Order: sequence, then C-alpha cells, then structure tokens
Amino acid sequence: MASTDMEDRKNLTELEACVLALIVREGPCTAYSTRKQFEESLTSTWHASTGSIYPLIRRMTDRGLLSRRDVESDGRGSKEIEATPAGRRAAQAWLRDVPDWIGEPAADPIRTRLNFFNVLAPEECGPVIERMMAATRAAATRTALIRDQMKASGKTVEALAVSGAHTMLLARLSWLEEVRTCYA
Amino acid sequence: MASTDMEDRKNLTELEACVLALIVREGPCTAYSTRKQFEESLTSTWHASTGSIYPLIRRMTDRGLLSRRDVESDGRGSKEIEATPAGRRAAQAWLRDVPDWIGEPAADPIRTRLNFFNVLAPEECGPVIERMMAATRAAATRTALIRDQMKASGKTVEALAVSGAHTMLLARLSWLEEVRTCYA
DNA sequence: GGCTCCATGTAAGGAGTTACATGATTCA
DNA sequence: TGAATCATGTAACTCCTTACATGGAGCC
Repeated sequence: MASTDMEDRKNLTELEACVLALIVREGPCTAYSTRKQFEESLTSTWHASTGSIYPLIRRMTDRGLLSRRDVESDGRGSKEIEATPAGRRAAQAWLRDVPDWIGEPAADPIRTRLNFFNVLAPEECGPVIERMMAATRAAATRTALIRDQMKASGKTVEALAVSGAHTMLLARLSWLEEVRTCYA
Repeated sequence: MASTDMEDRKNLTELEACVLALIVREGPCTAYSTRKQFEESLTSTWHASTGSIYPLIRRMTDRGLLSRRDVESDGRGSKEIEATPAGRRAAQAWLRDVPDWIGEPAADPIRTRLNFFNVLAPEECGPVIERMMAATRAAATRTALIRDQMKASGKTVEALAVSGAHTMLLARLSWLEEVRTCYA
C-alpha cells in the first residue's frame, strides 16, 4: 500500500494536488468553476489565476490524472473535467502521505514582520501591532460567519477546516496581545 | 509621512523586504550569512536559495537599497553588504505598512488537506490526523526550545516571534484534537 | 593533504502573475 | 441592448528552484 502511494503521488505540487483533490471532491466540473472555488478561499495569498489553472489542468490531463470532454450543449466551448481513476488515487495518496515538514509552523507574514521590529522606533511599534490586531479581528469575525454557514448547509468537513482557520486567528490574537504589552 | 512611506516601499516582494529588513537589523554582513540565517528559519517552506538570494541582492543594489564593497582582507572575493539610508527607509516603510490581507489566516498545508478528507475512506482519516498531530507536536517541542534559547541569549524580539509560532502550533494541536473526535 | 566550511555566482527550467484577447449566455 | 457572468486560453514577465561551477580559509 505505502509503496503504491509513492507511485501514485507523482510529484504533485501543492497547488496541483489541491486542484486535483477539489475536482475529485466536486465531481465533473469546469476549469472555471474550480478557479472560482479557489477565489473564495480564506487565504487570498493562495489563489489560482487563469494563467496558472488552465496550463495546470492541461498538464494533469497529459499525465492521465484528468479527463476532459466537450459539453455539446454549450456554444462557449465549455469542457467538463473529471478525475480519472489514476487521478483519484493520486489525490488519495497525497492526502494519506504526511510529510515531516507539514508539522512546521505555517509561514505567517505578521510573524515575519515581528522579527524585525527593532528596526522601528519603539513608539512606532504599538500602533502597528494595533492595526495587525484589528486586521486579524476582522478576519476572525468573517471566518466565524463562514464556518456557521458551512455548518448550517451540511458541509461538515469544510466547516471543520474553516474552524481551524478561526482557531488559529484567535491564537494569533492572544499572542499579539502579549506582544502589545511589550511595547506599551 | 504616510505618503513618503508609499514611495519608500517601492513594491518590494515579501522576500525582498524580509532580506532587506534582515540586513538592516544585522548591520554589515555577507550574502552568505543572510542565506544561512534564512536556512535556520522555523518554516522550511520559506528559504532563500543561492539562485534567489544573489540575484535578489543584485537587484536591490541596482535599486539603491543596498551598498556592496569588497572585503580587501579576504581572497575569497567576499562582499560586505549594507543597507543604504533609502534601504533602511524602505524596510521601515514595509514594517509600518499593514496591508488588509495580512489579517487573513495563514496558508496551512494541514488545513488545506483537511478540506478534502471526504475523498478518503473514513477509517483512513484517523491515522492521518494522528500523524499530523505527531508532526505538529514535534515542531512545538523544537519551537519551545528555540524560544527559550533566544530568550536566554537576550534576543527578546526574536523570542517573541518564535513564541508566536509556538502559540500557533498549540492552537493547531487543540483544533486537530477536536477534528480527531469527528473521525474516532 | 584532505575535509569542511565560507563565499560567490550562473544556467536551465518550472511555475505563477498580470494583462490581454475572445466570445457565448443570462438577465434586467 | 447592454451589463454581468460564464468560459477558455495565450504572452510576456518575474521569481524561485535545482544543480552545477569555482575557489579560498581553517583545521586536524
């Protein structure tokens, strides 16, 4: 089992694997709809633009992970894409495989900036932290809302993921509160 | 003030800004030492390879943010790099500027994967989550250690940043614990 | 003398971004 | 009829990665 997982994974990048898993989850769909789903993602830093999604789907089709067929009833040239059995196996292999680095703290632009706060004058730091907290609070509110919507519409797994984002935001807030006291 | 910040920032990418701020913080140093500092970063997904750091420093030198001079006493052709006044201003502007998106949840590969857990058979999910928790726990232990070292060696700001990473890891753990109960 | 570290850099290639280009469908 | 949305795609560009190439310095 573990050995076939290695073969099935086929060196997918995170983005490729994520798109593939999304198509497996959603069933037959269009490249356009996949892109839209990504756009609604909570983290705007990770979105699939047209210039990345279409070549990516082309690549995965060539590799036999996706199949495409024209939708006859649509004059726009819509293509219906779907994961092949190999594609489904690749997505599952990606999910089953837990690389070591995955445990590492996620890259956080706020934490990155904090590393260099002694480059600023001490009295400047307080207001900056205040703004970071405000931005985080706003995101937390939004996230809680989305989580409840998901839960209400029966999307339990997605709700669980969003709940994770919310938990992380609250943790960031309590950390920033601690940081703030150092610059007060 | 706010208007000059806009000019001073000069569309730096996160990596450029981060390297610049690092050089400002550390004072005169070599490209090599900057790269090493990055390698020690807690998040392995964000590291500056030779192929990125040298061109990047070249670019910023051309833009007048860094100055370079040969170290005479070194036959290896070492260059000492240092931030120019404009470079220092750019780093400070980057730190002062708090873009809206910064409040968003950070991209987390674990959370990404969780979105697609219904692609796996339910009985497969438990063990995967267990491995994710183990990886996170390991990272948390390491992080706590580094935080204490930093604190002991008087690097208070860095310790505060690492403390943030640690807080986030603990939050992720408690969230994963909640997730686990859904698949038990 | 040889190993490891310090130190700089280039070349080829991959992947993503922005901006552009095109056209059908749907709805007010 | 016009605007918004659906839908596909390309072109130029930027940035980063991997792998390679080179050589001095320090130490045992």
